[in-house]
Amino acid sequence: MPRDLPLNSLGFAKPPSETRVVVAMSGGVDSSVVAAMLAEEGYDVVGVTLQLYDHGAALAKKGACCAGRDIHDARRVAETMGFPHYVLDFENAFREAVIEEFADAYLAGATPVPCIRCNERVKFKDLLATAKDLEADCMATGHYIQRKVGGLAPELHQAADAARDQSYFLFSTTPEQLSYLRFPLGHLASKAETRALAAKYGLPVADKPDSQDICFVPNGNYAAVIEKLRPGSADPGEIVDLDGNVLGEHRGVIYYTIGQRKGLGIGGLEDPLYVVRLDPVARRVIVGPKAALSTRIIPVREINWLGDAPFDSSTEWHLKVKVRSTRPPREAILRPTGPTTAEVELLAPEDGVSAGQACVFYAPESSRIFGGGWIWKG
RNA sequence: UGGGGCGUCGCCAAGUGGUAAGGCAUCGGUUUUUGGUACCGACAUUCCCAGGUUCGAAUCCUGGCGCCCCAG
Repeated sequence: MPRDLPLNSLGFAKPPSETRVVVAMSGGVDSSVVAAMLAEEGYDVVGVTLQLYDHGAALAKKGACCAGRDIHDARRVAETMGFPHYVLDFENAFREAVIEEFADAYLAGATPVPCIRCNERVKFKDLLATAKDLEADCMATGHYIQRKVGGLAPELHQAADAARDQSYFLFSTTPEQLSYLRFPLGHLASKAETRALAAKYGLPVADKPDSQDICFVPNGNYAAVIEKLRPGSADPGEIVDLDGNVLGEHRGVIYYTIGQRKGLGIGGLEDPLYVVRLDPVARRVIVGPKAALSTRIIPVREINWLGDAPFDSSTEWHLKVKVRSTRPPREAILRPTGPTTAEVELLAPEDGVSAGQACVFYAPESSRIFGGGWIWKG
């Protein structure tokens, strides 16, 4: 092990020119800047963009990714910076790994987070495997999250810019994946820096709007996507209160999620009503006052544990958790109930906790992420 | 057709002579690589209808229409 060569910016003891890095390019500013930065540093950059879906409507959509014009944008960035770029058709994989489950989750009365599944099952799995096939030393993405090389294995940390942090969407990253991944934007102080870099490199995407909403859902109409995949899934039913009194009718359980206020159409009350529970079998939407949403105990499964000690080596882990991407982590106690299951007790209750959403674990006093799991009933 | 009550935005509801509160619902926007939440904004020139009194009425008077309750 010759230690005389200093590590390069990606952590390899060789010159950038001999380090091949695959950059996962969505066509947005972030991943474009990553590719440009690394190319500028002299790395052997290979840009790869996945075609994940091909809705006609998505072509013109602002803030989309991985389809239509975004693919062209990524290609233009590669041309501008002069590195090879490949487009891979992952439509089938994406549909099977992400979209199908998305639809089934809604049918079951849960509220999925497809962005996490996409990272977990497509970008960090199939695409990562492709990068290895291309004999890359590592794969870089434009995610705002940090990989810190500490003791034994690389650690996952929140982005330097808390407002931009994407750890909620990356909790399921395994240690194996993490050892191969790089997140060159995680340490930036703000998105403005990214855009400034994009402008500096003369990238055509410098002023492109941020992506938001579910990429494969046009116009925010996710129910239409579900109906297309599972015809007849939007069956009308009753809206009932906590005592079972029928208050009205709804268009279909798939239109609702726990904590939702809008779309119930029930007026004449002093205080607003919120969706408290969904019963897809009886096709019922159960509503109640905001106070009825307060949740303290959350069952979590499919846990990806990123702590140093084994997950079940303690009966209690005192840490912080996030139950949604916004809002800061809150104090909680994690009690393992099996190899990959646990019960999370929030010290202060949260509203709108829904099955299908992620519960992500954070160190109580640092930026480190201890993984997370999926909420499965709420 | 005896008695009593009521009719103000989609719903609930304040306002009883001085030029239409508020809540819920709805719509639009902001925030957000999930849903949701939250926040901001819009939302009755008009008060069941027709006359009348008044400088001025949703508020007073007359008539009509429509509801509800009690008594039949």
